[in-house]
Parts: sequence; structure tokens; C-alpha cells
Amino acid sequence: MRERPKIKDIAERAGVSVATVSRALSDSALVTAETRQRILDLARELNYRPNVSARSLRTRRSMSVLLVVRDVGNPFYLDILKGVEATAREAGYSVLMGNTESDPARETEYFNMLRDGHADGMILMTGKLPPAGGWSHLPVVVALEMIEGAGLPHVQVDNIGAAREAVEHLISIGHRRIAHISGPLPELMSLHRREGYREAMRNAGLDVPESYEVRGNYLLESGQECCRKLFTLPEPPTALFVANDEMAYGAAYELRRMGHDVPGDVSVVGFDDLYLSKAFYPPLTTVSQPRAEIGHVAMELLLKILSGAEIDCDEPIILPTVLHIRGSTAPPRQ
Amino acid sequence: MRERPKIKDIAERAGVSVATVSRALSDSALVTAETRQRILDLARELNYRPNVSARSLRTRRSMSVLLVVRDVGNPFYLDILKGVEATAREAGYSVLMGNTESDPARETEYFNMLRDGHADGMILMTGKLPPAGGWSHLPVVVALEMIEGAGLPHVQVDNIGAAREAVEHLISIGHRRIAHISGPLPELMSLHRREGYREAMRNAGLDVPESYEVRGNYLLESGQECCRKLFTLPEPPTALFVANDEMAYGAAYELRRMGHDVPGDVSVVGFDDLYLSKAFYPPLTTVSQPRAEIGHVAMELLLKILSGAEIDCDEPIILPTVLHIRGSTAPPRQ
DNA sequence: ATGAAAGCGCTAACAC
DNA sequence: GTGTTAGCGCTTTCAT
Repeated sequence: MRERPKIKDIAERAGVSVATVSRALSDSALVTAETRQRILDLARELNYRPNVSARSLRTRRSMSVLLVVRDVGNPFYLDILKGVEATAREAGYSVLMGNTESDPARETEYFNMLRDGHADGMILMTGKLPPAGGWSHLPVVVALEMIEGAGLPHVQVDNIGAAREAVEHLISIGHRRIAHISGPLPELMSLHRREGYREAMRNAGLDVPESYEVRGNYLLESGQECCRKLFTLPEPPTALFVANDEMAYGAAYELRRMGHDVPGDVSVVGFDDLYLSKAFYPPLTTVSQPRAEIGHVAMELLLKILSGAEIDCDEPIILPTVLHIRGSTAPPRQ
Repeated sequence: MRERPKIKDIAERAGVSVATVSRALSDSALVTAETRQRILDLARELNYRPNVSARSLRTRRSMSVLLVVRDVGNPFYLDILKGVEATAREAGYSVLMGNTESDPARETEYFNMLRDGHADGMILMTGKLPPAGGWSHLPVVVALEMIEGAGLPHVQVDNIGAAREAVEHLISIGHRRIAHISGPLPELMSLHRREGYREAMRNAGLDVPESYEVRGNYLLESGQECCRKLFTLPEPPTALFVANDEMAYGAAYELRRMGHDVPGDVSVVGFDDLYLSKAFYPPLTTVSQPRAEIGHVAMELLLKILSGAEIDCDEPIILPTVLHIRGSTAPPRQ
């Protein structure tokens, strides 16, 4: 047998033309059941697999989509990837993972992969469009993050509302001096979570001294660092609303190092509900995003676009969050 | 301008043949510097990108490799992926992530992707070959896990030695009743880590009652569950050597739930050094694997194979581990 | 229902 | 150094 059987090999053995084989393989109605069966059997016997390059070249579809994140090293993206992958597989698409590390060159590169036929569409989770421009009308869905004025469809959560709810919880159990460790600014997601914090404080008639808002970068070490800053203040907070779980881990760790009990002395609330947060000590109170669902919905949307449907890009799709109240929050000491 | 410029478009404008354009674009020496420059300028101006399908079809190389893991949801793989990706990019390869979920059908499918031209080579981290067989001589590198008798090159760590060292640490600080929560059996990696545990115990003249070896599945909940089993024994252990960090988190969590202090009452050692382990409470004593380096070395090896070099498959490449002693281990109570 | 043939965009012989 | 040409393996008209 040849190295890799091709349609021609099957055709010769079956005594039919390549066209017929192609039709049989793609379940066309234009083949008699009997011929089709013979061809299918032969294909199985030869262990035939269609060459993807040839097929893509001809059909002009790669049957794969690009999932672009800013850091594959972040476990947060994993469940989203799973959601995307499951949905993609079902529709016969494979998923290519793209990692930008916030490098504009790489951001552009992944967009170029849409043009060179590497992928048919893209789910973008970097919150940025590449600098060059000219990326409208492309089959791109923005998930998780937001890109304003891009005219692209969005799948996200209500970051403002979710943050507000988290801070309201702290207020409801008696906290007044609540500080916020934010993500990098002026990114929209960070801004929104901070806005939710501010709204909750304002609604409760609570002051937010400028020193109570510290800017982090979503990484664990940054949580530690921001926490240290807050606890050198003359009047340190009794509770922290931290913009993601990873920094919340860092903050809780640093608090313990400084001799503060969590939640005895200081309450901590995170955002994301990483899968370790429930095993963390103390189990972290945090906002849970429907990550797999975000991936699923984003992929569904992309499939729709790829099938030629018109999509309304004005209204983002908003998925619900849940505040999980665990052991890291408690009423302040009297 | 055409929808997507192709070589022909450039050729027409440059007043040369497609062959010349192709040569100029691939930096062939058979073009005058002047012609090349003209073509390059034109290509840039038209924003030309070669069609990957056409190129792959012709060259019979996809310039991408497959990285197959059993669970993309496991953060453990992320650093490996980063190592693989960086090395692959440099050589002009893209990386496709494959996720098997331990499903034999999917395991086979990824191997098939090598045959249908989707990828040129594969880094396999599932520890299994698909059932069908016939996968020798394929450009495959096994990383992290081991597959015996497959005739494939391996990149891994010395699991036996690393486990032994971890348990020796527990023994050296005075523990005698040391239990082991293993990974799924009879997988080679689990077996090796257990073997290291047994060796350390044997060398110290310590008994391992059968009930002190509990089988887990590397997931957090499994760590909890195994821990519960161990602490219903008439003589529970004073220390645990757990086959990975995730189960160690679960075990530590469960110990606290049951009212045991870590490390006051029970010491816990993990394996993997996930990035959260240092912020865990108490900071986890654990074996660190050079994950990015594993990815890097595996990809280098794969590149060598793809370039046609002969590889010695008899001797695995062994990378060093480091035992990080942190707060989760302490001498037993007197 | 089946076959012949064109061609997707590119590269690599082979000519000159 | 450049052009001509023949495919890579597949799908899809257009005939029959």
C-alpha cells in the first residue's frame, strides 16, 4: 500500500472515479447506497484520511478557529478553552490556541492567520485590537474583555454589577473601611470592577480615600505588594475587595505574614473563583464567572458568523455571575 | 485590489513570473537583489500573506506540531506549553493543543492528525499510545510521562529519585508513620513516585502497612477523599507524601476540616510545585519540576527529528528536580 | 448515478 | 537569473 492512501487509491480499487469517491465520503446523495458502502469499506480498510491542506485549499475553509489570550499561563482561561473546544469539536472545528503576551506584533500575527487561511474565525480574549487597523467585518468574537467601538460581537459578564455585589456583601456584614486592589488601568475590565466597588461604597454613603484604591496587575506577587501598601496606612482597611483571585491569594498570604488573621482581622473577597479557591485557606469568598459557558456561547456565536448569519454587535451578550460566600469574609472585630 | 492577493498578483505587477516571486519570497539566492526588493516592496504594499494550505499541500509540511495532554484544564501543563511554544515559534512552527480527556478515541484522533497532514510532529504527554498500534517511526516525543517499549524518545524527570528525596526529608525530621496518596495505577508515573516512597521507607527500615498507600486520581477532591480514609485508620500517619500538589491541597484542606493542624499535627509534601503552592497556607513543601525546560527540550528534540536526524530512543533525557521545603512540613509532635 | 476535467495557490523541476 | 510547467490531493462544475 502507498504511504498515505489518497482518493485516487480508493477510486482505483473500487473501480470508480475520484469524483464518486469524494461524493461517497462526503455523504452526497448522488451515490448509490451500494457504491457508497463499498467505498466506505475500502476507505476504512486502507485507513484513509483526507489531506487537510488539499481540502482547505479547495474549499477555502480551514475548519479551525483561533482562541487568542494574553497569557496561556493563566489557569483562568482553561475552563473557557474547554467550553470553546467542546462546542467547536461538535461542529467539526479544531481550536488553535494563541498566546500574545501582550506583544502587539503577536497580536497582529494572529489576525494575519485569519487572512492566510490558517483559521476561519477567532475568539479574542486580549481586550485589544492590533494597532494596524482594518479588522472590521472579520469573523471575530470578543469574549471576557471588551473592545469599545470595534463593531465586534461581545460575550462577557457584568463586571460592574458583580463587583458591586461583592462589595455590598462586605458592607452588609458590617465593614466600613473597605479597600480595593484593582487590575491594570486603564483596561476596561479593571475599570469596571473598580467602578462596581465605587458604586457600592457610594450607595452606602461610604468614603473611599484615594489611598484605598491600589493598582495591581492580576498576578499573585502584585496582590502581596498592594496589600503591604494598604497596611502601612495610618488607618488600614478591615476588608479588601481584590480584582481577581490570584491577587487575593497573594493578599491573604501577605496578611498572614504580617500577622493578621483572615477573616478575623481582615476580610478578603476575590473575583474569578479559580478552582483552587475553595481549597484555599481560608476558603475564598469570590465572584464566580461561568467560564465554560462563556467559551461555549462565544464559540456558538462564532459558528453563526461563519455560517454567514448577520450578528447584532451593538448589544453584548451578558452572562450571569454568582457571589460565593466562603470563609475569607466575616464581620469586622468590634 | 483582489480579495486576497496571491503570488500571481504580485508577479503581474512586478512584471515577473510567479516562480521568481516565490523565490524572492523564500529568500532564494537565485534572484537579483534588485528584483527581490521590488517584489518584497510590492508584497508589503499589497499586504500579501502566503496561503498556508497551498504551501502545505505542495511542500507536504504543515509547519505545526501537536501538543497532546490529558487535560488542558490542569494548570500544570501551562508552563510546559510555554516552553514548547517559545521553542516552536523560533523555528517557525505553530503549536496545536490537543486534549484527550483520557478518551481513547480522541487519543487516536490526534495521532491521525499526523497522518492527515494537520501536524508534522507531536509531543505526547498523556502517557499512553492509542490502542490501534502502528505508531512507531512517527515523529513523536514523549514528555513528562513514560511509555515503555514504544521506541519513542523521552523527556522526563527522575520520579523515583525525586519522590525518594521528598520522603527522606520527612524521615529526616523525625516522621515514622508516613502515608502515601498515589496517582492512578498502574500508570508508570504514579508507580514511580510510589516506588520512590517505598524505597525511602525501606532504606530507613520503616514499615509500610498496606493501608498507608491510598490511590487517588490527581484531582483535588481525590486528595480530600484519600485523606479521610487515612485518618479513620486506628493508627493514622503523622505525615503524607502526596503524588501531586493538587491532591496535596485537597488533603491539607481536609485535614483542617477534620481539626488537624498542618504541619502541627500532620506534615504534607506535594509534587509539582504549582505556582500557587508558595501562597498556599501553609506554604507547601513540594518537588519542583523544570516545566518550561521540559517543554523546551522536548520541542528541541522534536525539531531534530523533523529535520531528519537520527535520535537515540533508548536513553531518556532526564531533567533535574528540586525539593522546596516550605511550611507544610515540621517534626512530628512528641 | 457516474466520469472527465478544471483549478484552489503554491513550489520545484526543468528549460533557457 | 528568470520563465514555463507540472503537479500536491481535493472538490465541484459540466457532461453524459
